[in-house]
This record gives sequence, structure tokens and C-alpha cells, in this order.
Amino acid sequence: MPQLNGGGGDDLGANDEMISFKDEGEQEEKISENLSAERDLADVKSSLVNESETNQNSSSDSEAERRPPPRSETFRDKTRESLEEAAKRQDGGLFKSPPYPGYPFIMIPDLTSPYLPNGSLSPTARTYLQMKWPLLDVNHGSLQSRQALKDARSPSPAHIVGPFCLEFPGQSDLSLHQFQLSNKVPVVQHPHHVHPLTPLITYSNEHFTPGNPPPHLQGDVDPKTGIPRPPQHPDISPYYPLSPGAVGQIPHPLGWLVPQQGQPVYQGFRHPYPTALTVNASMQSFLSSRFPHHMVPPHHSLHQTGIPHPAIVTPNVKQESSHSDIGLNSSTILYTLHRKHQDSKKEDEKKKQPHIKKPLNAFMLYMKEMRAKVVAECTLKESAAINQILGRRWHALTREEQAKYYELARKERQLHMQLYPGWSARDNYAANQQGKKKKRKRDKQPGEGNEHREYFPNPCLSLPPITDLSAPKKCRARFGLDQQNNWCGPCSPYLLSFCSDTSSL
DNA sequence: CCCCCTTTGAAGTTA
DNA sequence: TAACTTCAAAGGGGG
Repeated sequence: MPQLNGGGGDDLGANDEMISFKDEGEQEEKISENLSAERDLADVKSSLVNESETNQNSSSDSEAERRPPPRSETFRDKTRESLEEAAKRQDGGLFKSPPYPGYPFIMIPDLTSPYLPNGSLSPTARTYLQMKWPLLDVNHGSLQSRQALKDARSPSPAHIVGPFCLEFPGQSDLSLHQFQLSNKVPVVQHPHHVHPLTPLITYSNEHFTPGNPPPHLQGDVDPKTGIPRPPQHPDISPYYPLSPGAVGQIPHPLGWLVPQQGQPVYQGFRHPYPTALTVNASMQSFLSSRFPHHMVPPHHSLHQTGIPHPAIVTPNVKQESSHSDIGLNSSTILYTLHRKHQDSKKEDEKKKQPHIKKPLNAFMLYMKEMRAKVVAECTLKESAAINQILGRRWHALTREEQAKYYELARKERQLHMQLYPGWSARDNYAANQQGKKKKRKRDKQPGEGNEHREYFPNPCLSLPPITDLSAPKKCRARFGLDQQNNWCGPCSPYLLSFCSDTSSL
């Protein structure tokens, strides 16, 4: 598994297990996107086993080169360095081209310094911004950002108000937007609209090709206002493309809160990650920076409009249990009811604590973007299967392509950190242990056969996963091809059934 | 209704 | 410090 190299997630992973997949994907991806899409599916369906040794040989040479370097500590260190560096640059060097010496920053240096010499956004930055904030006209964004930067630099009192700008390093133009918002100097403010930057955000693969909203979304804009219709229409998509120059149409102010469930449509990034830079988020950040998030009043998760921020999941609270201690006075029956109420109240209390989700990692971002595409190409519906494909594709991505997502993820974490300063992943651990039952019961008993369990919901996916979640090494890696008699059941039959070329495994 | 499955990566916990 | 665990998204499947 990719994590083999440490918790840092160096995805170099176990070469012996991954190369063939990566190579296969690599070949496909390199030919062309469309071709890759079709082939990927075809291959996946018919079985990736067709991977040839030729592929292995031809691309394995470049593998190390193409793969992102170890990201575990290195990446974190670099991230840290980057943050520190950014902090140092805050006094003026923000838009200088940062000399990112290596991956992943080297890939997208313009994210920190997203402007080209002529002042326009670099394509990469545009991509990021658009992906991040589909509502944002990145063409204007540069001006806004600059303005924001200007504001941020200005000695105005606003400077003092923004808590994170002062407290958190690594301010990007994005956080400057936050800053600006937090100082109530919205670039665009409308009573019914959240700031256009408001997240937004629903990630979508289309975000990389702005201006081409899916046909089924075309009619979602209110002809009068030019504003996408509110979420009450179950068929509305959270995706609000922003064609260049179409600032007037921006917004679905509540873009990020458009129904996240039961959404038939979503393309790609359905679940708008909190990335949201909302006024409310700023306020929340402000609050959170001073109080543990669980101490912040429940409503802090509400948007200005009273709508919950997508970043914060506040589980539904049963209404019945929220009212009432009325009438619980004397009878035993009532006492019993009272007990029940108390119990449910406790649960409610727990539930009321907003659940701030983890920022998405690079792969998650990739999945969000690509899922719809894969689903569209394939008849498969099961996410587990889709995810297997996505996992392979992920490995098939070029270094540069992956770098894009690592950079996005880095930004996500950065933003998340700014939005929820006090938040820790630990919070969610605890939340789950209390609120839900143990989610994972993957606690495999030693010797249990599931260590090579693979999920083959569909014969067309009867391929070895790139990695095995539970086993440090597969039998192939562990025993080698020449000792297949030592392989466990799940591995051997697999070979017999699906493998036309065992050597390619 | 809730959990599982699957993927990778980040971050937490444990030994 | 290494190894392990949990959780992020997604949605069909199953108990």
C-alpha cells in the first residue's frame, strides 16, 4: 500500500505491486484523455491484466522520475517551509515567483504567486481558483486579489480585525479574500448573495474547463436575476459554472449549500468542501481561534443566511427531542419518558456539535473531480468499484498532474487551518466514537483470511487492487511468482481466473 | 437506517 | 520513530 513508506503517504508505494498498474494507466493516460478514458474502462472491464510487460519495461524507467518524491515528512516539511516562507513574504514578496525548488511546489509555483508578469492569472492558478471557486471570475480575480492584497496591506483598522491573517502564515491571495471578507469589504455583496467567492464550491471536473456548463444545468439560472435557482429544486445542481466575464450571473450565493444529498446531478465535486470563504466562515474562524470549536455557539455553523456551512455537518436533530421537558412531572410513565428525553437530549447535545470535516487530500480531490467522468463512462455505479478505477488512474497520472492535486490539497489544508484554527482530526475521531458505532471494524484478526480480501463487485473489475488495505504485502510480493503454491486462496484463484499473464502482476 | 466496500493521503494514536 | 488506525468522498449493496 502506498502508505507503506510511512504515514506521510508517499505514494511511491510498493513498487512491486504498483508498477504494472501505474504503467498500464500511464500508457493509457499518455495516449490521450479520451482514449484513456475508453481504454481505461475497457481495460478495467475486460481486466487490467492485459498489462504487458512491455508496458512495465517501457515506463518503469521513468517511474521514479515521474513519481512524486517522498512526500511524507518531506512534504510536510516543505509545506511548513512554504508556510513560513509565505509568512516571511507577507510584507511584500507575496507575488514574487517563489523559487519552489521541488515537488510539488515546483509544479505550481504560480499558485502562491498566481500572477503572470502581465498581471493576469496563470493558467494553473486559474484552474485552481476556478475549481475552488467556480463562481469566481478568475479573470477578475486577479484584480480582486490584488485589491484584497492592497487592502490587507493597508494600515486600515481592518488589518487588525482579521484574526487569521495576522496569526496564520502562508497567506495566499485566497486568504486575503477571506481577510477582506472578514473585514466586511466584500468584493461583491448582495443581500441575497453570498460573496461570489463563497464556495462555493462544488468541485467539478468541468471546473477545469470553465464556461462549459453541462447542458442539464443550463436552465437552472433564474432568467430574471441570472441567479441559479435556489436549492428547493431537487434537480438543481450545485455546480455553477462561471463563464468568463459572466460575473453578473454569478452566483448562486448559496451554491455551497445546494442540496448535497439526493442530488442526482452532480458532476464531480458534489460535496462542496468547506473551503468556503464566507463571511460566516471568517467569523467562525474568528470564534474558533478563540474558543475550541465545540464551545462556539451552535449557530456559528450557520451561514449569514442561516444556512449551515457545508464544511460543518450538523446532524439532523430530531425535533421531538429538542422540545420539551414539559409535562414530565410526576407519573412513573412520565418519568420513563423523561429518562428517554434525557438520553436523547444528550445525544442531541452531541449532535449539535458541528462536525468539521477533514480537509480533502489530493486523492480525494482527484476523486471528486473525476468520479462523475468515470461513472459516465462506465455502467458501474458502485463507488467501491469506481474508486478502484480512480485509484488506478491516480497512479497513472503524471507527476505534474498529481502535483496539481497535491497543491490543491495543500491549499485545502491551509484554508482549513485558517477557517478552523482549533480543529484537529482528533475531534472527528472522538466524534465518531461517541456519535456512531465504530465505523471500521476492519480489525482483522490475525490469520484471518481477509487480509487478501479484495472487493470484486463486478467481474469487469476483477482485478487486483493496486494496493491491499490490510496486507502489508500481497502474496505475490511476499512469496514471489515462483512460490505461488504459498499464495493464499484469494490470490491464487485470482490468478487462475483473471490473469492471462501472471508475469505482469 | 446504518454500515460496508474501495481508493489514497493526512493526521492521529499506540507501542 | 515506526506501525497502525481513522477519516475524508461516493453511492450501491446488504443486514
